[in-house]
Amino acid sequence: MGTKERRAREKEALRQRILVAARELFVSEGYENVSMRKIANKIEYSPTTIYLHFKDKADLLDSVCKETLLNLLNTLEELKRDKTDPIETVKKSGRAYVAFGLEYPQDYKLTFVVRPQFQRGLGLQEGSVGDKVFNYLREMVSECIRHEVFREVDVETTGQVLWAAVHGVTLLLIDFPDFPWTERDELVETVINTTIAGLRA
Amino acid sequence: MGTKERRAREKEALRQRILVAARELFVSEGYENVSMRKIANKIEYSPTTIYLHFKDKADLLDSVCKETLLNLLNTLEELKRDKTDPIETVKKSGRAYVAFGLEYPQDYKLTFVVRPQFQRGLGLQEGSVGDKVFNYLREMVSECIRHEVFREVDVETTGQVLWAAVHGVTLLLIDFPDFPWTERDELVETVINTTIAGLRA
DNA sequence: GATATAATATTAACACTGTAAAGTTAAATA
DNA sequence: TATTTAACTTTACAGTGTTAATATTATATC
Repeated sequence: MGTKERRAREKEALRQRILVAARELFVSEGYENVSMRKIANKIEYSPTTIYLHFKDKADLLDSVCKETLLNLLNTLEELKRDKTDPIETVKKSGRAYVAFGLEYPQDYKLTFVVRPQFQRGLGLQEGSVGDKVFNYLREMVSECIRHEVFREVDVETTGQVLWAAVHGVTLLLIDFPDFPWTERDELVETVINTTIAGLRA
Repeated sequence: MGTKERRAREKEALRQRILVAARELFVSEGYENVSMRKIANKIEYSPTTIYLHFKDKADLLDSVCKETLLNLLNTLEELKRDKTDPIETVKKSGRAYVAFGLEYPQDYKLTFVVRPQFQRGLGLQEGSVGDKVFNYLREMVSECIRHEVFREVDVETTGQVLWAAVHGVTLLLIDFPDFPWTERDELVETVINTTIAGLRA
């Protein structure tokens, strides 16, 4: 009587294939330039089949972005193991965040710029993956205050300041590749260090 | 024999009307949701007339953005009059930059996020308006070093760090309006002050 | 094994999109 | 007045997201 389970598995498998195809196309050609027909072609199904798995194109985008956020979260969680040096954790996390954005620039833009435009504000409600990423930030900041390497700043605001810094530099590097930037690693390092310096006890 | 001039004036006038209509629609409904037909309807011309004044939809976007940048530049230049307190100038400029982005959020995204995606890298070449905006930043930083309120930092990198900070917070506030941000002015103030603190002599 | 039922996929259609090409009209020049 | 030129419109095309109706397939029941 395992047929039901098998069916569910197959359904999930197709869902994944759609997701993979959609991500590849979104990333390589941009969300706007990808049609449902293109995605369908890629997986050799009719366009409307996609609608059996996703409400509409925006929902597809949403699901792709949720995956991206989960990947980012996993990358970050890895770094938090070492609890001895909280400042070093902040630095490593900052680097990892920017590196993630630069490694998958289109995914990053899709998640943090394109998606909010297409479905207002979603993705950061309580309990969501986005919320978990920001929670990670909060904990990091709290650690720094507890160890008295940051002065007694507001945890919320400080988290937001850090996020703004890494988000800003990530997007600038992605969007203006021809600008005469300082060498990448050095720029990122300076952004992180300057912000940390401004928060130091 | 002023007919030629009159014609040129009329042509320019129509160009402006198209530009105004396009900006209004882009801003209120978002670039993707505005069709050439909608713009044409608004000015009571046929859709294809627009193509006599602009190469295509992207070119229209480009022209709208160039105007936006000029507005920003003018706003900033106003602030540089007072040369007595360079740190205060940095703070005021930072506030003005973010305020500009938040006052015209769609224009801002159009200029600094959407446009670069549609025509790679343009808008920051030497001599362009974008380049002038960044030059403004350079001069501000130099002033701060000369007055010894910043330590001996690299002018280029520091300008980029400042830009990243204000760009980041501006975009976050625009894109995630439902996130439980610290009160706007306070957050912006903290972003600016933290960055400045990190650069202080 | 035949039949009913449910799940899955497809076809056809609608109202829209950006834009190229050709056609029309009005004004300026000769 | 005839001709050229500029401004603008009509028509058309290939493509879009999405819905409703239909067809196909695989499973469960008898």
